[in-house]
Amino acid sequence: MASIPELEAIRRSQILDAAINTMAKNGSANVTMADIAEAAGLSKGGLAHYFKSKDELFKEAFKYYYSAIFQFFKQAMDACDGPIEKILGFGLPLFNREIAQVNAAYKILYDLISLSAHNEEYRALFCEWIDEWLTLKKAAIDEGIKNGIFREHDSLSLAMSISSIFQGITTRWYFNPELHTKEWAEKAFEEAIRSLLKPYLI
Amino acid sequence: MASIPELEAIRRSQILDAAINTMAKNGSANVTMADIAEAAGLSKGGLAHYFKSKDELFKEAFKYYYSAIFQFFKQAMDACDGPIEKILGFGLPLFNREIAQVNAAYKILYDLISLSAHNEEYRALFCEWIDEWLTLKKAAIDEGIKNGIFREHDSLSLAMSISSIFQGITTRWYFNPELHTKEWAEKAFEEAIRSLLKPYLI
Amino acid sequence: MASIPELEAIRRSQILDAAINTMAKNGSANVTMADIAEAAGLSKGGLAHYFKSKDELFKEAFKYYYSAIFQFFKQAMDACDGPIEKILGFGLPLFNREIAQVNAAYKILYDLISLSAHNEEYRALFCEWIDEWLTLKKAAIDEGIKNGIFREHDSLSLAMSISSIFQGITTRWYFNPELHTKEWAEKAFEEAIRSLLKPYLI
Amino acid sequence: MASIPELEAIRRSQILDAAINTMAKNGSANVTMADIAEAAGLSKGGLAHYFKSKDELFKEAFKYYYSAIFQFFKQAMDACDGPIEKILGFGLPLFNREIAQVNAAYKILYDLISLSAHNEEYRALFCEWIDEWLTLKKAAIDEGIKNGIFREHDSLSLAMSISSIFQGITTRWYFNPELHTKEWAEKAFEEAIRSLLKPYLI
DNA sequence: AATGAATGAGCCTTCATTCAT
DNA sequence: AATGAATGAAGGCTCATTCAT
Repeated sequence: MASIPELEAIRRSQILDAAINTMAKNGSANVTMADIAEAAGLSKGGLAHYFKSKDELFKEAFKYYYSAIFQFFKQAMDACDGPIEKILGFGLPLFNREIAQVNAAYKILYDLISLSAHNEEYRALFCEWIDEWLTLKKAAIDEGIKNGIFREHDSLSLAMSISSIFQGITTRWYFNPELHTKEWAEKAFEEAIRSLLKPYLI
Repeated sequence: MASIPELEAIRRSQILDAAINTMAKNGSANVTMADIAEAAGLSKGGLAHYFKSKDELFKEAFKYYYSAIFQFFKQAMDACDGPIEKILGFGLPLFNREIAQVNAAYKILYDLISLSAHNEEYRALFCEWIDEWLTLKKAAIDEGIKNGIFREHDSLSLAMSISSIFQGITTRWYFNPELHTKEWAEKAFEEAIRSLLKPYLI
Repeated sequence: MASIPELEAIRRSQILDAAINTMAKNGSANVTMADIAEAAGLSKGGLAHYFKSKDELFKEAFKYYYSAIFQFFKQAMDACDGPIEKILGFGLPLFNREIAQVNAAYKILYDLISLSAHNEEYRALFCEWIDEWLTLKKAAIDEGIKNGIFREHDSLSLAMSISSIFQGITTRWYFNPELHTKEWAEKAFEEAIRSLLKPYLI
Repeated sequence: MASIPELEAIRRSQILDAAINTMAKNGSANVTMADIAEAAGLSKGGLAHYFKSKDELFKEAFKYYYSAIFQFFKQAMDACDGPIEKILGFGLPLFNREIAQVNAAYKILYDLISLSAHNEEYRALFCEWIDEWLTLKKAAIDEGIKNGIFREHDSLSLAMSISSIFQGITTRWYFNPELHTKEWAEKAFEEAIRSLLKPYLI
């Protein structure tokens, strides 16, 4: 049987899930505490027991969601062997997700970016997030350099370019799914990555 | 002396400037009509005289701002000779702008993206915007291919990768100016672009 | 050529017409000065030249409209010979008007009544109006009494009953034209009047 | 102790009472949500808790008030024996009410009529209301016809004439209480009704 | 732990009125 | 005479937050 603190943690997770779903559906700017409470099967007062303010709830929700996303990509990457495979393997799984899930992820991501511009805490959260992504990719690149597969290079800049391309292409896919299909996005991503990496091959 | 319609146009521009400034300062989600009215030196009622609703004003403001930005980049590009120069020349001038201006541009851009997720009109505006950027870059790439400087390639995908890298790097610069300085951003951009283009050289 | 004061009077009439039309269309509660100005082919400022305030304009419009209506009924009555004919002839012409015109008249009438409840000036206007109607009918009844066609009676009360029936029936016609057709209204009116008058016949 | 749903119903009634009182005092066109909230001893937000919009509140208030009025007249009618007595008994109790209450009733009635002209829902409400009145009176008349007290007649038309006279006379009383006293109104009503009915007596 | 009634601040919008031109 | 820009007050509605139960 779950202990009291565990029950509390479970309830908080349920609320965070509800918050994320509501944000993905309506956009964080259009989400009210009442919406989230309803989605979580709680009253507004009940919600207040777990999260003192909307701001706290939103921050937690972003962190919570980021964690899940990060795990998803990290596992995909870890399952690959070799630097190039890792870098491609980082992104490709995304294209096999339901478009609805990708939509949700991007809505939330861009909401967070938008909020970051005027809120130091959101900004710190976003920067931390970016750093973790870059660190992951940088490690793969450094491994490739160490193994002599890539030549010497500023691996952080390269990681950033790769991340940017990934984000750029998937953003277009997300915004224009009828124009930029999954197949197109997948191919564009792989070609760009290979182009970027090719000169580093001996 | 300015004619009546001209005066009206001037006043609208002043209001749009005020709107953009206020959005850049507070984030579009935190901008009220009263804020904009005050920034424009008008009463709320006076503002309503020019823009019937907040939605109309915001849409016009985004268009207005985009036009100015687009001209800035287009002129920088047009001033360059040769495909590679054009593509680099498109982005480099940004790094010589005041960081405050770059900040403003990115705040507004990401606000628009965030709004686009739940508003068809904003989405259309954003997609149109993206298309114009891509078209501009694609033309330079096609010119390079035609002149035999680049080999055959899907020029639209390449344009997108380049745009993405540009956006990704400048976003990092914008979010972490103390970490990612102007010099770093400039170098990272140029290297990534050259890497992407190099394999296409004979 | 019309003199200056005449021109002013013509302009005022045009505005009053515009006001009445707008009130009939939207209901006086939903009529703005801008609406009236537009209907009169004037700007808001132009309108202000002729009527200093909305209240003044409305009062004038009600009076103006009432005058026209009153003339319409009075002429119909005057064209009849004999007391019963006059009383029937007062109401019957209404049923031959366009339903749209009757609608307009009732909308304005009930707006005025509604306004009267909280505005002494409107109330006075309405009472004066009622008195004039009653006086007209009372005269016909008194004539009938004098001629020995009707027996002695409180002719004012009788006039009021007749007016009320007229208003009641036409109101139902106006509210439910599909249920209470013109033919029905006409017949109900005539029968009620004859019933009321019959006992007074020797 | 009242249960939760009961408490909610009580509160809603209190608010509807407050709304009716405020409408009777100021006229529905001049009633704000803040007025009603204050009259109900609530804040504006508290009021919104019970009625989502002004329109909903107004519609409920009209229905609520009508119900009470209808019960008042129906009970007076039911307490009488015989067709003529019922028809007279329907109206006469009104003249024993406080003039303030009659005023309130008429203000609200005419506000509703005025609103009906441009709002389908109010119109439906008003028509339904009228139908109920007519049905009540028609039943008494039909009873009289069946019992041979009145001769055959279109009982609905007759009910309408009677209703109209009642409304007409009380309206004059309401508008001009100093001119048309209670005694006058009472007498005028009774005489008109008897005149209308007399020809139907054998 | 949970409810939901209640608050109060804030926002968008409408509109009669004024006034410089 | 006429315009329409500008004002400022007022109203309806939303919503995060508080609190008694």
